[in-house]
Amino acid sequence: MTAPRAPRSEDSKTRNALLDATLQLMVEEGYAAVSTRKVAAKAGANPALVYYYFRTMDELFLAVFRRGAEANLKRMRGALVAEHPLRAVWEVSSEPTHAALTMEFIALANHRETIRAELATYSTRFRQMQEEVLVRALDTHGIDDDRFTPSALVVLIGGLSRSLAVDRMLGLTAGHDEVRSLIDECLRHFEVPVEQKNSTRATLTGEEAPD
Amino acid sequence: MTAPRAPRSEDSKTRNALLDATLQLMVEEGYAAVSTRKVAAKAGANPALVYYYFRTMDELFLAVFRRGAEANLKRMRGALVAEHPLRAVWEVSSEPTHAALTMEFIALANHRETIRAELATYSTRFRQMQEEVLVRALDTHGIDDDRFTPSALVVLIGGLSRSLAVDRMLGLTAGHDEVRSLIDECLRHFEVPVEQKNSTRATLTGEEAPD
DNA sequence: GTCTATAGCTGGATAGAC
DNA sequence: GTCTATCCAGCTATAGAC
Repeated sequence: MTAPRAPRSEDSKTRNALLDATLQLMVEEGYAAVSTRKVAAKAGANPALVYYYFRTMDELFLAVFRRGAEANLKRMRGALVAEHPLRAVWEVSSEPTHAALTMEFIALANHRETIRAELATYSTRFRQMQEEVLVRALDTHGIDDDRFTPSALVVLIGGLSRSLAVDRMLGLTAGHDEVRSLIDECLRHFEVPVEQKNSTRATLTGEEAPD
Repeated sequence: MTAPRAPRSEDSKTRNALLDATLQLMVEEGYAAVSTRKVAAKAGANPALVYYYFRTMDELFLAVFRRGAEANLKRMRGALVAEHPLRAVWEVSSEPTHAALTMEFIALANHRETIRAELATYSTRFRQMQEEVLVRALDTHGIDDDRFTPSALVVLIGGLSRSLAVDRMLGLTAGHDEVRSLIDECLRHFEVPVEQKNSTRATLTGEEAPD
């Protein structure tokens, strides 16, 4: 019930500059620092143009989010065919700007319903792709652990990459080396060619599953 | 370089009402919804009183944070002597309002240096206490896994509890049951009396460590 | 498409009476 | 300690000239 207006060209130079400026402001100073004037100033454009291209600030945020989301989904599609898919998934999730931006949008989502909804549908798609990668990777390597199911791993990967990013931002690094090498060890399991593995019932942690 | 002023009584009824109102606003609508007038209205107080008790909005946020932080540290101290310390640690970290509030302060910290610093020092203390609990728990149960060190576990626990809370807020639940039972399984290891365990070199996942 | 100008509001913060 | 009154900055959004 909101949009009786002619859509603006999506590949306008100004429009993109405004999106870039918004993105940069969000990462550097947080979403609360985003305002018509600041965005326009950073983009070298006139403040009124924000409302020409995006009807409201909410739509500006949504446009920034969608652009980033599409880029991430594209990267995730790349992970599907990468040499080491699981490592690729981890790296996409761990990208610093991705993590920082996700945090900002999560905070925004807490009190803007439109953004909450968009974030939820995007996350679902993002995770579905990850799950695809995982199902294939686990299958290829003959790993079948009732506890570390694909959907559980998706939650673990996303949660861990995000919290490592938050810690870094706060300047907390205790335990990070251990966690990183833990993850690295885990990922390395999937870089071993299948022929070299002998088990029919291996587990993610590299030990025989208990009965 | 900021505080030449007489401190206000810490157990004033009005002061506490203002803190409660701020807390509630943050949880319900996000930190951006916190303003002098809204806080005062919710607390049933005069807007000017906000500046009487707290010189700036930043100090108001800090006071809310410190009050919550102290409460959490106290709960964590309780975990130190609980029957099942590890489970207690997990439960303190998973408390819904704790997680929601932490998210808000993380977002705030992104662009307010005073809050970033406070959050960092609090987190350090909080994690140190968790690590104490873990060192003792792992020792008592004779668990010695090079990969799952206490400080790594602290990072894992905090990260996971936070991301589960975020997911819930977004309405994402896929994989949560699996993750929760994974954690539950892990915690149950620490509820087994030590005598019933046979290994001298057990691991967190319940299997023999690889060589 | 881009600009100026401005309406209309809400915000943080202070001065000073009571 | 509590209140009124107020200053001024910043914000979203729109109208309308170019």
